[in-house]
Amino acid sequence: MTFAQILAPDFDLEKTLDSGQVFHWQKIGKAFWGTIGQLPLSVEQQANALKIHSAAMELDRLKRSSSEGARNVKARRELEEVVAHYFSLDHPLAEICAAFPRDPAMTGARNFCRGLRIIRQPHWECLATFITSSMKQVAHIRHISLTLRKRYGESKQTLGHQVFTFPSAERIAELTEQDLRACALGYRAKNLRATARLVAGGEANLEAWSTLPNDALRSQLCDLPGVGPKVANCVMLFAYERLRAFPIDVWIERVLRQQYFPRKRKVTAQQLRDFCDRYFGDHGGYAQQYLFHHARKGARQKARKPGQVVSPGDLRYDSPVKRSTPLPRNERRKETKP
DNA sequence: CTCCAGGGATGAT
DNA sequence: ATCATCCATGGA
Repeated sequence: MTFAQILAPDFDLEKTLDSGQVFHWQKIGKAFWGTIGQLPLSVEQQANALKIHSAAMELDRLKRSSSEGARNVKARRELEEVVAHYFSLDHPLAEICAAFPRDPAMTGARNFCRGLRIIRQPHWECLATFITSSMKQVAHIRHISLTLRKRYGESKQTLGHQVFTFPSAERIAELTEQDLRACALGYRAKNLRATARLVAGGEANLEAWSTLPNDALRSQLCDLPGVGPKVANCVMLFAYERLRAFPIDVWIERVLRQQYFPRKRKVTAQQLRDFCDRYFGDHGGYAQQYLFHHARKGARQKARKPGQVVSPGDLRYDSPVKRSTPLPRNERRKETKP
């Protein structure tokens, strides 16, 4: 067992893990249990520090250290590096937030999401998870992710807790569509299997794509079965560190129309994309994540019974451009393709 | 461009 | 207990 503690100023672990960018972390008590790649661990935030527990690091170079003391030091340092990198503690968050556009929606989101960071997820794990996410709500995506891990990932024991790694593309490629349907994937089973086979067979080299420019990367991702512009942008943002990528789902689309195009009836999806690219610029991905999380968790909502789920139609804002009445259902516009 | 299948959790009745 | 709602992609 290895214990480490790192300083994490300007970071909110719970907001980061509960903002719809990653789906497998389980909160037990005050700590979050999960994996970073193959590494099982727990992370707990105490003020400006992260307390980290992990099983022995399975790193070859640790074995070269002569003494047990030296091995422990190396293991701890490695663990700290892995965690700091995963949670993007090096992102200049204050600068990023300071560069957000000055408008009521952004200001509200920025205040609400203090400490929320875009994390760096493994390419395949992120891609596969977002393929399963299409047409699903966050609770469903979590369920699918955990089922895939339990059935086909590797079990790892840490301090009496059991966590599971995400199954490799090779592992998923050898499953049948029925196997995957049994994990509640529905029609996404065919897409996940097909993409897993492309990745496992080397036709889609996710690691090599890291060096591609944004447009080329998006185009490669969109060629994969089950990946459209929204999923591609999620993978670019959450796995490829493309902080301009701006995924537009129904929540964000509603925020954009209400906040930036109030009472304007005909705004096409293409116009929305062009607006986001120009208006939010280099840190569009962060802006999107903040608007999304604020809309889902923080915006003033209709009175509702405890436990009732918030839906995009329930959004209201305390901003000068808020609507006095909800948009009627038949006024909603579906996002259309380019 | 428009229309619609698709699956399963969850809320409404 | 049923019935409606939420949703991204892909194909007609």
